[in-house]
Amino acid sequence: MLQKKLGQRIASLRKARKLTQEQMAEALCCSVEFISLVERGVNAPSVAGLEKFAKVLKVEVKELFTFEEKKR
Amino acid sequence: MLQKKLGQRIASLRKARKLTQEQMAEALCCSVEFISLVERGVNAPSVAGLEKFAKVLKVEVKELFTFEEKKR
DNA sequence: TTCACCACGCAGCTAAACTACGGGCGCGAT
DNA sequence: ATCGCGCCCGTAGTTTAGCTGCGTGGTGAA
Repeated sequence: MLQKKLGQRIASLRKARKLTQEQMAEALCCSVEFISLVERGVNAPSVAGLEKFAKVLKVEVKELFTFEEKKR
Repeated sequence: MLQKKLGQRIASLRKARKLTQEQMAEALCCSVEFISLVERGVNAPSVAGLEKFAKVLKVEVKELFTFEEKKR
């Protein structure tokens, strides 16, 4: 399921930028709980939400869907 | 606005594959009207929807967000 | 002209996008 | 051991946009 992988990718990028979920939420003007839901793949953001996530994480939206294929 | 660019990208890919909106709708099990809305940037698909669009268009999801930067 | 394709306005439903709360757990520092 | 921080989770709720369907009209090709 894509939203799970997306969530993992977002969490990974967030940590790489040394941000807490709270800081993310603040930057995105959304709730901490939602960040958690997204990262766990419970919910997915809207496309407009994706754009905001990408901006805060300083990547292009397509990077959010660029997953590492370690072991195929 | 992202969903507008996304819509244009989707339309472009669809035409490249010689599909009508109706055929897309059929393949996606959704309404023709929704395809039109998406391509015009009026609506954006959900993330789950993105996955389906990508599959029918035979691209990865990230390709839906890969836009040609002609003139910067 | 007809026909195929598509845009658009209008109206509507409902699921999910998003919020908030309380509580619990893991981890690291002290 | 405690404490603070970060995060997960269950529960409950609101709002909105994702998606549907209809009718109508425009455009381009044959």
